[in-house]
Amino acid sequence: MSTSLAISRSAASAVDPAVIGRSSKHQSDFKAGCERTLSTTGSVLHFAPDREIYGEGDDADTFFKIVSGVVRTCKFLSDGRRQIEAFHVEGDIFGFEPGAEHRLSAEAVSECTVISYRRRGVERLAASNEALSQQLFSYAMHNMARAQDHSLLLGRKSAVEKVVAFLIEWADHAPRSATIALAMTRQDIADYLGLTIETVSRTLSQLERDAMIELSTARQIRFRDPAALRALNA
Amino acid sequence: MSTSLAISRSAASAVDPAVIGRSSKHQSDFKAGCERTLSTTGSVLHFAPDREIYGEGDDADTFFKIVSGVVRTCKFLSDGRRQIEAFHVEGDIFGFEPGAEHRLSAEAVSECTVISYRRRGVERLAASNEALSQQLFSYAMHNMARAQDHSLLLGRKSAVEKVVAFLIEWADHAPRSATIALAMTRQDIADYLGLTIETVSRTLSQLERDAMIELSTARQIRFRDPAALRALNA
DNA sequence: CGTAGAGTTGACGGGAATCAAAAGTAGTGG
DNA sequence: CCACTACTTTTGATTCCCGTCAACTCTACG
Repeated sequence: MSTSLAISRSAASAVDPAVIGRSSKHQSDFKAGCERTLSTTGSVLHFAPDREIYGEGDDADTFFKIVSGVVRTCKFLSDGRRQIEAFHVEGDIFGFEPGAEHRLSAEAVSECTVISYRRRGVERLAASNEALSQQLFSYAMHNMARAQDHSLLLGRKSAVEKVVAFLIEWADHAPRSATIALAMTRQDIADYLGLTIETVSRTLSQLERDAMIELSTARQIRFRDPAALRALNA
Repeated sequence: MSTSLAISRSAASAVDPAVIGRSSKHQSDFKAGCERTLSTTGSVLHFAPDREIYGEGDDADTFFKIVSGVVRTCKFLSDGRRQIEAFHVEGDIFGFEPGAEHRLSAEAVSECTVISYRRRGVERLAASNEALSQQLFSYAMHNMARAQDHSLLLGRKSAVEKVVAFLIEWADHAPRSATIALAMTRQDIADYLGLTIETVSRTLSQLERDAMIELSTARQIRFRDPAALRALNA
């Protein structure tokens, strides 16, 4: 039993598997596979909010699993416009890529703790371990599906639909309560949805006026009319 | 040597490998793997333009390789809004998915010919064939990367940038000539870029007025100022 | 030649971006 | 504890890019 295993177990026990959302199955399969067959690089890393974990173009020789906190992966245009591809939470794997370089950059959204794995190690093991290679494949396919769903949102949904979709998606990451706690700023939400902070803010205010949500604080959102929200989620 | 192999070879020989674009490496690796290890289901299929190959939710027990023609894979919102995820050309694999159901639908853009493979067969083989399973993984990762790039375009680029990006992307699919032939309608382009047909049309007209392209016909586009176009491709 | 679908162009309006400023929140140090 | 600062968020005013609606042109095809 390695240190990583112990850490992983305790981290996993802190969260209800039923509420992790649709990615939980594949993610946890993969995670379990890594735990069974791998040792970590020996380092458990901490990152303060907004710290870069890796940048676009960096060597992709390690990948990460989140112990606690939230991480965003994103791409940039030359003039600084940013698109956040995904928010990753406790238990998620991120940064595993086929090429030599990271195609996205990863940054800590909140204070967070991650474990790093050596990619080479996993690949060597996957060659002989069928279960692990299936999990890797599953991980890749799942992320592909996620990116495709996100394309539909970005290309074809209105601002309200985008914000509602985000709220519903994020609600699955939180304990099964009516109130969700957002780890990210309005800027993060905007860059995830292809909007501006002002539009995100206005849309949330409008949803509150329409009695669908309640903004206890800017980061604490309570669902007042889940049915109506789901109806807006085309 | 199976029939499928012969067909694939002749199809592959009809195209210059150097001009297929960035996906060629992984796609052809995967294709080669399938050819070496698989027989087809016995059917080479033809589809007329706009014919559905499979729909969202259909059983994903077969996947396809394109012999000739162009295929689009897309998702729909309940009210009919459509987002095209990708256009697939000769040699491309599409429809390989991890779940029991297709998450996207696939339709013929032009008259096209495809070969169908049994997914079960590939999966069984991948278990024992390390090379094949690596190719499957590579295929999945590559599609993931493509979808992520597309998200940046959809979420953060202007209409002109989108259209230019499309032209440059599509130019890689055609022989290395200044003129490219589009297989798809303006509606297809619009649904790929998250725009309307009018905006696509207007943008192309503007690019022509700016002497960057020339519309020989609506579907034949000549690059007059490639450098300027690439400059617009943020 | 006539019809139907694809594409272009124009007029107009609206939804989201931009510009600008106020209000809320958090952290710091006296 | 409270002023002081910096940042995040909200709200308002205005702009503008792109969508919508509509008419016209072009091409393909029987």
